[in-house]
Amino acid sequence: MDKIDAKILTAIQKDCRIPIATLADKIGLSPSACHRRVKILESGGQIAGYVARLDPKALGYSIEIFMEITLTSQSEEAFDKFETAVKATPEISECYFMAGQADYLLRIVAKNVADYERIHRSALSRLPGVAHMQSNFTLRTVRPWRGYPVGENL
Amino acid sequence: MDKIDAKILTAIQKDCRIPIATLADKIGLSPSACHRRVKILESGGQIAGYVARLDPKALGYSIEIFMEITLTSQSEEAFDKFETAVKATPEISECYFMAGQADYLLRIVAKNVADYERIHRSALSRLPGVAHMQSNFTLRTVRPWRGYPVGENL
DNA sequence: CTTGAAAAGCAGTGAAC
DNA sequence: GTTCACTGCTTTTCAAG
Repeated sequence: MDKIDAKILTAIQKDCRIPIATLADKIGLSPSACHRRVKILESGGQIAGYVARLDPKALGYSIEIFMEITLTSQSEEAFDKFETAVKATPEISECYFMAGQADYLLRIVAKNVADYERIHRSALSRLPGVAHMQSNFTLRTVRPWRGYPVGENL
Repeated sequence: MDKIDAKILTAIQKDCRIPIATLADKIGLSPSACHRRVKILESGGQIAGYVARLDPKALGYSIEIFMEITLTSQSEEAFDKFETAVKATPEISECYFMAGQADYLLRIVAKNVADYERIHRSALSRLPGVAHMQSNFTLRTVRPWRGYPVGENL
């Protein structure tokens, strides 16, 4: 990963609709050279895909919750069952297996309190093997996700 | 937000490079009608932009940390100073103001332990007004972020 | 006024120099 | 590595319901 690639990745993870020509002279490369590098980054897997970034507010998502979950058993079977259930639940936006007190960190987005209540009742409370759940509500987004800090740490 | 729009948003937040024609007959719409709806969603702000999704593993990001931070003072001035510092720190990928015990939840991605140590020393430990920091390391990603659950809750 | 079809413009892609 | 030509998508316009 050199400096040029970092610049390309930084630019297209902000906006992938930027024409190659514009991107190229922003970086100081010829369009064809820039195009080639992008292709290499795509085939190399650094670029996993191109997606639309939606605005949660405009879609009516006003609630965001980080939920810490501890299981009753720390056996592999318990983890597998829990994770299978998580993967089958589209309302769980993210899920991480954690080191430390809690076993899992879940991220839930909901339209409002009633919607969260629905998700909780129909999905979260049915997750298998849960000993303890702690919901942490976000009040405000100070900095939303805007991609990886590529190039900050070269 | 009707069902058709939900289908469009679900599709393009997975892949925005899908040709309009393909998307259209996937949904059962004429290409021009589909194109028109996408334009409305763009100008309405539901679609905030189009970005490349990068693969953290391929970029060498192996460490992900959720950090809970409590400030020494809960005054507006303390919050403002802290948030200004957060916004000036590119290594902080996300930041939320929280309800509950901790004041803020930060998300940090790092290449390795040494890189995290560098971030901690050069940026995190310099954040103003911090009383308590708790780092929660993720061991494994069970479900990565793949967009909002549009259409699951209509 | 809304919807579908066709044509034109433009950027991406690959080949040749 | 650069230029050029071609292909295919996007976008606009026009016509019909």
